Amino acid sequence: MVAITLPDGSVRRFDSPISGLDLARDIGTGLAKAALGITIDGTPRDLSTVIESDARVSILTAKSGAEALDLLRHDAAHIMAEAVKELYPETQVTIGPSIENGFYYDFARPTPFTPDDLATIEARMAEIVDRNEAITREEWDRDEAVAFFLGLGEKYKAELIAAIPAGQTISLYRQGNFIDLCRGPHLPSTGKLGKAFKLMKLAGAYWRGDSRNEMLQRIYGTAWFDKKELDSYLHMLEEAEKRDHRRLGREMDLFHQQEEAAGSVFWHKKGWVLWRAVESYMRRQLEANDYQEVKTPQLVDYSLWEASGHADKFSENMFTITTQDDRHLAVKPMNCPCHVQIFRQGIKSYRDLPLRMAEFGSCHRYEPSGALHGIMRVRAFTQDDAHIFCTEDQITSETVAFCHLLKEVYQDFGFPDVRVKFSDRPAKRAGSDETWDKAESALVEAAKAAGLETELNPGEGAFYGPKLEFVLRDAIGRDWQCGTLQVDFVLPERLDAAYVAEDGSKKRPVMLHRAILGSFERFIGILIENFSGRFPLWLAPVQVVVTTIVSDADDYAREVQAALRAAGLRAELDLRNEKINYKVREHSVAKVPVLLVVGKREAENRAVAIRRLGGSDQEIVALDQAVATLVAESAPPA
RNA sequence: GCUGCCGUAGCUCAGUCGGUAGAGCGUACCCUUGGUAAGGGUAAGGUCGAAGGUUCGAUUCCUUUCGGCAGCACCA
Repeated sequence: MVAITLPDGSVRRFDSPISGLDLARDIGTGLAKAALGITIDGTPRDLSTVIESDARVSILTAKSGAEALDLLRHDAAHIMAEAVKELYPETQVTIGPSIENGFYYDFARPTPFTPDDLATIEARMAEIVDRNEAITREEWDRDEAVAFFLGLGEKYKAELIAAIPAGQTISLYRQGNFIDLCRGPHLPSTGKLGKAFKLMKLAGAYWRGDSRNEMLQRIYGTAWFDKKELDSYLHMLEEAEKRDHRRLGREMDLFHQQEEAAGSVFWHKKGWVLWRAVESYMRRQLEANDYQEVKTPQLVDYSLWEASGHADKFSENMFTITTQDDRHLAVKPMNCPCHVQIFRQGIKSYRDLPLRMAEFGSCHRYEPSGALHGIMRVRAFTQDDAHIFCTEDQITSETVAFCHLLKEVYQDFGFPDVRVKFSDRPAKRAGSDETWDKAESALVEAAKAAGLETELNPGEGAFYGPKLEFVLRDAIGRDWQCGTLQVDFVLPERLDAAYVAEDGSKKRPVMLHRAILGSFERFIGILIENFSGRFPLWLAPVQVVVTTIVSDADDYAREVQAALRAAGLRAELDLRNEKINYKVREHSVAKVPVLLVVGKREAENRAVAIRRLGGSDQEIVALDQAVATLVAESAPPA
């Protein structure tokens, strides 16, 4: 007797074990036809799996969401591998999982695949779908499987299987002439994949993800249950491309990059206005939260980096310089050692703590060329960095205060959704277990106190202390890690930072390294993509454009612009001899939030026609009132 | 850094199976003064990423190099 509980809570009883397919048939023929797989107590399995004992079972169909898509994409990977083996028999297969939005498969083949090959493979995949080959599971003895794959010349597969403990039976899946090691589950046949898939791109990938290993050829694809979903996914990719900060940076004349300064940014006027808007907002926040802003040197003798430990741990990322008089300097990659130097000036008392030292610190790091990406990953960047020198007892309150500040800042920039990752003690670490206990619990509790959920990142802390990493989610659902808070017991020791305690003894402060935006470059890149360049008024590089319908209104338009500028607004004037349609279109495309159009009527009445980005109508308002409204709307968050 | 692809006018791209290049948009000038997402005309713009090689001749073929893109690795 097997009792099967279905998702709706109903229970079906069978005299003997029953396969997923038979269960589906028992429920209804329509369901049996649509069935792709099952989950038994939440675990996805093949449709053919025989349910031996009482369980909660649900039948997966194309409508089952993520789990069903996962099945489909995993199959797509297998079918791609089958197609590749048919077309290029010399290829060795390795692994091919489903991933977000698609799948990939890593192949080992002496000749590289070309983009043209993708079309060929895609066509062959469609044939395999049409063949509707049954996909069957087989259980093998491990050693036999190793020998089998070695016999086929599939050394990677053999290696994977050999890594599975001896004696364990392993599962292979067979479809047509293709057989692959796989945990499963899979669809019942290749026909179920359908045709809503597309091979997307070719890339290299290291065998087992290790850069010391040989590089395999990875083919990425996407797969969906129907053409509509595929199309909307492809459309979404196009839209994402349109908001690419590199493209918008050029189109909106915010910045540019060029090869003579790879990994650095040339900020144009408009981009720099945006930067300054962000910077002055941050500066106000720092002032309101009792930070003291400092500025420290770019070039620092290498001995300081030896003392701090950077020479040891970070030298590969540091730009170094030998001067004409043979001194060895480094361009600073971080601000912390310099901040300790300021802390060390004069004698600090416990009364000075917590001492919050902030810097918009310009840092340079040698990043591998392949890591560079627009302004998101650069070699020269400015951090909104700060170090809080405090006592161990102050870690909690400082962390709470920081979490609150960070949340407020993200909110103000339009990111209400913040996740926190907590990285606890790594195997290799400095400091006693008691200290770690204290630091870890302080961080977690503080994040909670600030209303933030933490997610554990086990063993990922820095060697000198645990850390919190703050991840924001943007308008199209992408996650960006920006903020960080790290507890550091080590650097104060290494660089001999000390304060005089209440009892007159000399003590080490704890340092909290913290950043909210991370780097200005990256954060501004995120802002650009998040808003698609349609910035809120307080950030918009050009807030208002005043433009004319006829040249008779030119003088009045100048007056309007002057009034806006006098009120502190970033207003431009467009008196070109072009039709209003043309000018409206151009400024709309340029994503100017507010357009003030003036013609004869407005000039006579001292009014303006306000047209807002995205809107299709306009509002006629008296000039004074328009200025007052815009001033109020453009105020940065308090 | 690794693998693959790419580098032609300010931008987007076409082209040359080896005989020094073309479009649209943009820019300049002229005409047009037009009420809310592209008015018309004319013109200027490129030693085809750089260096070397093959060749009578290279933007086109080869090598090297720099940069970009995608992914991996790195970083966080």
